[in-house]
Amino acid sequence: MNLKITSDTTAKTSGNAAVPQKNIKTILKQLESDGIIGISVDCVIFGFDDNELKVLLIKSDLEKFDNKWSLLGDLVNNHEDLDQAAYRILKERTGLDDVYLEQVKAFGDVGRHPAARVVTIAYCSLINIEHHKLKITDNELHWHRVTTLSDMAFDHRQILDVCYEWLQKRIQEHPLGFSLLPKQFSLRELQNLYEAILDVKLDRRNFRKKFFSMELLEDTGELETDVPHRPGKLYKFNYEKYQKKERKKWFGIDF
Amino acid sequence: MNLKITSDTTAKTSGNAAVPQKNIKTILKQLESDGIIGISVDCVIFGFDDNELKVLLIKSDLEKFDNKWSLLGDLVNNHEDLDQAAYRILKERTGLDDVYLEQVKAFGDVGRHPAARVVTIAYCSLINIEHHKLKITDNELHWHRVTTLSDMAFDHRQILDVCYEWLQKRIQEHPLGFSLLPKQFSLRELQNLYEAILDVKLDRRNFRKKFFSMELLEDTGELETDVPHRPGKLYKFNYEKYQKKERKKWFGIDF
DNA sequence: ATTATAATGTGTAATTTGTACACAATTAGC
DNA sequence: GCTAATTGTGTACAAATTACACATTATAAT
Repeated sequence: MNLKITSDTTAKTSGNAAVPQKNIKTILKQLESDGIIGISVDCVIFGFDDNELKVLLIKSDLEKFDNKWSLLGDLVNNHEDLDQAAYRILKERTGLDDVYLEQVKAFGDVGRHPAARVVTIAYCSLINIEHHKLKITDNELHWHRVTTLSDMAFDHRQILDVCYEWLQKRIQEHPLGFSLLPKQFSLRELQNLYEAILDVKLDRRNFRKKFFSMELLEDTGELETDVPHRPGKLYKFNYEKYQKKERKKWFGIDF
Repeated sequence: MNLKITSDTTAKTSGNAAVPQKNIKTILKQLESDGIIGISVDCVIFGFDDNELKVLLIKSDLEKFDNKWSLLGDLVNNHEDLDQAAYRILKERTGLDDVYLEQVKAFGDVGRHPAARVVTIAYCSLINIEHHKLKITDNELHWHRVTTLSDMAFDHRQILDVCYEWLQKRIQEHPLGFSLLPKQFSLRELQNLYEAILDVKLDRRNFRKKFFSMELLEDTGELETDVPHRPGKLYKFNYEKYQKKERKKWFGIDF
């Protein structure tokens, strides 16, 4: 599920190929007049900063959605897998190629794109904002709070909502959250992350007890720096150990 | 999530339109030569019979996959939503239009279809085999055991695996399972269903206790018939009550 | 009618898991 | 050295899960 690929984006331009942004309208117009369904990928890129969940958005380039915010997406190249297309977009926009990325859902309602029939595959990506802070000097690319955000282009608000709910559920069952933090993190940071994403208040001692009992956090021996109080220990998540754990198929019926 | 729509399939034939089966190869050939990505929907239709999970398959009509089994699918019509396309296929093949249906995942690897580049959206459907037993006299349409099954066309084995795992997880968190049973069912039937799908053995008393404590099963006052032993009570699932329940966002971290 | 068979229906004790809660120890900043 | 702020830790209670056995009821065979 958790994909880590360095995508090769040297495919040729043909069909629904990746092309410079300014030609995309021409392609869509062509698709529409030919009665062809286009395929795109949209990336919901989450980051965590200032104890809040953020999403990376760009200003829409369609007149209809003037001044509205849009997810990062592009048409899928004829010679690349869907996952590769998502990686390509992510790399183009953030410069990162070693990130958590997972497909969430396809959105394909007839009227979702004003220019043509386009089915889009939504991907969810989690990145550490600190790591690429300098690279997003692009055109109108900005982080936005997930909770207070409206005026999105297309059906991107709906896509974002679905991905956010997906994340809330997923983070409790899989170790995704660490992708939003530095490699080394304090338990306080981890708890803040869970509290922000789930919008709940958790007991500090029980939270620690839970994570320690999983035995997947490694004490790095280092301490926080630059905090105006007693520094906490820094831990890192042990992915190898997690991978080796056998998955149980019985969780218990609960609905 | 749980969609129940009666699909309208009167759309015209244009572009990736729904067409008689024999023309599909022509369309694919055209797509390939034009460098266009096709979009299809594939339905993984599960049924439960003889205490085993079954899946509804058809013989592939491609030479390359001669004698291999294939999911039920079709190209997406230019004027229908993805969900509608899935419903259309389901209705065409089973005659049923009041069924559980949910999107699971898009599959779009470059080489997954031999004739052209085709991205497919996989849907999972759960139906009661008894209810439509007579309608599947179609060409080579048959139920297959999920566990002992190989030789599938395209990447359909992979799609089936993903959908089966999806089902195993989903059935523990959402009341899907009832769609595989008659409207009225005994607790034994329900437990058999869970045991078969999850491949686990469950304690009968604890299983009952769990379901009764949820207070979503209604005693119909009726009893099983045609069993060669003491008949069990028949229950039905109360969907209205379930819908009214508030969803909790905190389940507890566990991975 | 009697009996054998095969399942239903039920309760309790033991274990595990989750929750609520308070105080001493450590570091930075003044 | 004193204050402020946060870390680090344990225990008692509640809730949920698990393990487990026997009387009851209908059918089927005799």
